[in-house]
Amino acid sequence: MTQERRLTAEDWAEAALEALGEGGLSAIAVEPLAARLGVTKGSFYWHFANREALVAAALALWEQRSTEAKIASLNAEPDPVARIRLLFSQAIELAGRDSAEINLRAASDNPLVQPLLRRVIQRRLWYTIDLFEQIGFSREEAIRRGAMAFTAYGGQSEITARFPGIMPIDEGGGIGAYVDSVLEVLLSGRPG
Amino acid sequence: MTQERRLTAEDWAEAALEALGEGGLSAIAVEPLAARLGVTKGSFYWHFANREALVAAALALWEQRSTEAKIASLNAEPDPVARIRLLFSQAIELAGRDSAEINLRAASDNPLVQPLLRRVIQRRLWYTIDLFEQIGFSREEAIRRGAMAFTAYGGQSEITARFPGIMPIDEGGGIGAYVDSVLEVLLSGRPG
DNA sequence: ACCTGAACACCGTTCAAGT
DNA sequence: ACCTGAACACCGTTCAAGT
Repeated sequence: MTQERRLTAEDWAEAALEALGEGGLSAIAVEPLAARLGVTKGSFYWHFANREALVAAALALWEQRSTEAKIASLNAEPDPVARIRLLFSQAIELAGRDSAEINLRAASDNPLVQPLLRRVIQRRLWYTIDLFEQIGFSREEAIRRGAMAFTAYGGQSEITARFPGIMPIDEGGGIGAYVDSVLEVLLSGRPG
Repeated sequence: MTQERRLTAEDWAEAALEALGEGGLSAIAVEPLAARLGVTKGSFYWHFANREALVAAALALWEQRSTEAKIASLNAEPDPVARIRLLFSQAIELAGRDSAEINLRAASDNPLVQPLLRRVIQRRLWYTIDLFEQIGFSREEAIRRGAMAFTAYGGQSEITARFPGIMPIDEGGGIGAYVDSVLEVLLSGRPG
């Protein structure tokens, strides 16, 4: 009834990614996952060399999907200023939804998670810097403002996601108003 | 020779705090610590109910000492603007030295670490906001700028500490110049 | 008052044997 | 080609017994 078919490596990776979102990195555990998949833990080692390889597979799934999702949602907006605003808003809101990312950040000391986050951060940081350059700031100034914007909204979204209720920005007009006020500061002295 | 005397709960807590700084939260492990202290792991349970209680003791030690250290180093500076600058610089530099804090942030999904970090973040955030109010901004604006400053330097220090080499701010004048440029943006439109 | 030593549970890993 | 089942290592936890 439950399932007759044999499992594949992808089945395990998908289950691991789910577990990551639900219970964090430590929830990617061979024995519990085997129970959930209805097999014995011994069978896991047919598909993967060890737990580390399973974690790596789950991380690869997440990286691919989260990157695609973020690019797709931003490509629709051509105006750089509006894009920055969208980036801010989405980073803050999405951070609360993508529990896999929340859990990944919380487990950033893991030797597999570390390089993954490094790649993701690097990509996002330079994307932000590029936007500030497109707006008209010099490369030097774009690096400063972009770095500031990136750290500010990254920190904002991380704190909001991991420590809900700690940021006082909801008192006024909510996230939208906060994003606008931050942007106002970040764009002060804009050339052109 | 090595040691004749019996151990106390504080000995275990100190050893745990050390292990936290060296190997992260998971390095607070009963068996390895027992070996390091020259006793069997069974003896640990005379002093603590379980591993969780040991972790809690180590965290309490860290919270007390790190809070004291930060207050002491800032109390010397009376000028609010200079204090903000000092806060920035120290946050970025100290983050690279206090490996216990780095490891705590990396393990922020732990149910004991979470409330600790919440307290610490809350304290630091409102301290920053207060400084912006002292400078002359309205409470509302101080909350926005303070939140922005806090997330910006918090994110900066976290990324610098955990992903060295990723932030491009070293190309120009180094951290000092970056802090100054961020402050310039954050203080734009300052009243009075 | 503090420690030993043996026992058990849980999870990662191996591997011979099954279908 | 994929899975079982038993074994072992490692670490957390318990507890009776030692000093």
